[in-house]
Amino acid sequence: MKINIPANEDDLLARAQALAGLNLAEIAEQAGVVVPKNLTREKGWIGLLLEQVLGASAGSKPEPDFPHLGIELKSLPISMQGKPLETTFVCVAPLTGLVGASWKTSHIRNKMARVLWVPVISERHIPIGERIVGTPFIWSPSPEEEQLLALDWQELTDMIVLGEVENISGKHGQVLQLRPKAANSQAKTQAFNKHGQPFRTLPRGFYLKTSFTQMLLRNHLRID
DNA sequence: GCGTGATCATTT
DNA sequence: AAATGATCACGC
Repeated sequence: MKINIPANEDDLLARAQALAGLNLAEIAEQAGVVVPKNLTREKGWIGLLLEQVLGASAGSKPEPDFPHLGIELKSLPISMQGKPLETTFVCVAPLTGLVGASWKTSHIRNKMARVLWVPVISERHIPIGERIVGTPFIWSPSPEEEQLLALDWQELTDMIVLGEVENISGKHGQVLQLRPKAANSQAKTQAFNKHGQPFRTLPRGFYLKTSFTQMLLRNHLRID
């Protein structure tokens, strides 16, 4: 069941915009999937549902959701006032092989190059099936936005290269953070300490802060 | 364990 | 209330 692959960007956007105003129960029925009672054990359910109904290539491959279009799909939980309710996970953060790495060739820059944002009014008191899809839009970073991302990426990457990954907290970065991204706090991956010696530490991921995604919403949807 | 999809839940 | 750290599911 892998029909419905969008032919081009306009097709994809039109298809996403056709979901605006629908609730997740209606979309789930369309996709033939059951709506969970809560997301505690299915945290990625909404994102996977949207991938399915929009014809994204399934799987956990480290490439855009729509490889032929170079577009990444991101669902964005928002309040009824249009404010992001969560940070946005972008990708895992490499902790090794970073000597000589540059923003321009980074995995995260490639992922953020073109994104289809699909806001979903997702306040926790609203039953999953009754949550409504907002107005989707396709975005690429403006020069200013890319500069903000690049600055944070450089700061965080510098700390990692200097062996200070364990001194990085969610407080670092203006628009981009480095936070745990793992099955649990016992998970381990290799990194290097400040003496250049390898050691095992918690895997991390890059996340966009809500202030940044809120700015995107305002710029593209004129929401206050 | 890694990378995909994220939100949960505790701390500030 | 917002932000940070912890966690859940799935296919390799």
